[in-house]
Amino acid sequence: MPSAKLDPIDRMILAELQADGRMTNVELAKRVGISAPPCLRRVRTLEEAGFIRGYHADVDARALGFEVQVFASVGLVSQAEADLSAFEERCRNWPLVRECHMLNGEVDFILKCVAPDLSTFQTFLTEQLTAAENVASVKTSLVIRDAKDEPGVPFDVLEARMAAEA
Amino acid sequence: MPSAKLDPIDRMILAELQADGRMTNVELAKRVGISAPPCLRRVRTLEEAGFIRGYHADVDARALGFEVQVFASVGLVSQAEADLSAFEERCRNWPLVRECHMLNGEVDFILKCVAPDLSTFQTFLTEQLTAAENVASVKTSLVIRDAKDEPGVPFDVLEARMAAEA
DNA sequence: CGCATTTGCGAAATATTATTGCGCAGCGCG
DNA sequence: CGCGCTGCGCAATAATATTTCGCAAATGCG
Repeated sequence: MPSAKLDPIDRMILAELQADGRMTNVELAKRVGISAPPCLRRVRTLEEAGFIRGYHADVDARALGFEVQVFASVGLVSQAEADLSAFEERCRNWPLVRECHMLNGEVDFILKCVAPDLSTFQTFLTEQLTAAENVASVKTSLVIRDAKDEPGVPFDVLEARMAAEA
Repeated sequence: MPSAKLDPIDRMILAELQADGRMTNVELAKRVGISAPPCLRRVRTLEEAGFIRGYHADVDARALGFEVQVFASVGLVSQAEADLSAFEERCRNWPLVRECHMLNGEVDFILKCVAPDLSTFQTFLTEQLTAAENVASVKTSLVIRDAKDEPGVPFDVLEARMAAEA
């Protein structure tokens, strides 16, 4: 169930919904070239199979007063699984931390953080993050500007790959 | 227009749509405590004012065969604005690069990349990224796992802040 | 204060969309 | 060559979105 295979229409559906998650099913069906009912069935199937995790409005954080975006590289004292998990759990509970990725190499984690202003972030940094148990080192970098910010799947690459296999 | 002020209902709308971008307007109206027509008007206004940039399905990249996620720290030879812009433009044209953030500090950019497999990424790294004009250094880190991946606005922080101001 | 103006709400009507039920066609297999 | 499976599309029904309109509270000013 989790992974039936996807045909070109399924991939088109995913690409369209990634680009515009609020597209009506009628419009979507038109674009992928089938009628509305089977289109909706496919979407439901993709959702249930986990290909689509959810839908989200892309809200402008800056417009809402979150002026500061920071990447933090974190090294831990202990990399035992229990300690890694403990740190991850802490990250999940820090609202200012929006992403927490475990890495290979010298740094153990990279965090993407947001804050209303620098001083709020500094407070978080010194009182929470750096002060957290098992944290050995934290190096932060302020984001000056975003040249590209499009999380998601590059469907053009995917299609090229599928075409190549055929 | 770009920035009328937001009342608590607007912020609730943003929070709800960030959490579920496909919520029906009827359901949304119910949750924020107003009737459907004014609710829809507010949503449209928020969209036009730029608080909502768009809506996107959250597609599972791994399920689609993008097994590899990598952060790349890039240093340039020249940080003249023209050169920075040129690099950013190149990033926008690389499908495997999903995010490109300019940073302060020693590293000039951090890139979030995806790829179907390691060798695809290696090829991109050596033939495209490292080889690109003006690129001085590239350091990559493979993502082992994601503990948290919720880009977006921490509305709980926002509401606390608004409450404090009152 | 008190009246004009503005702003935003909600009921009702209408247009679109989502969703369900069902029959038909293509495909693999015995 | 016929049975069963899969997936499509048509048609009907249920929900939603969207527009229209009138009302009431907040605001500004004489």
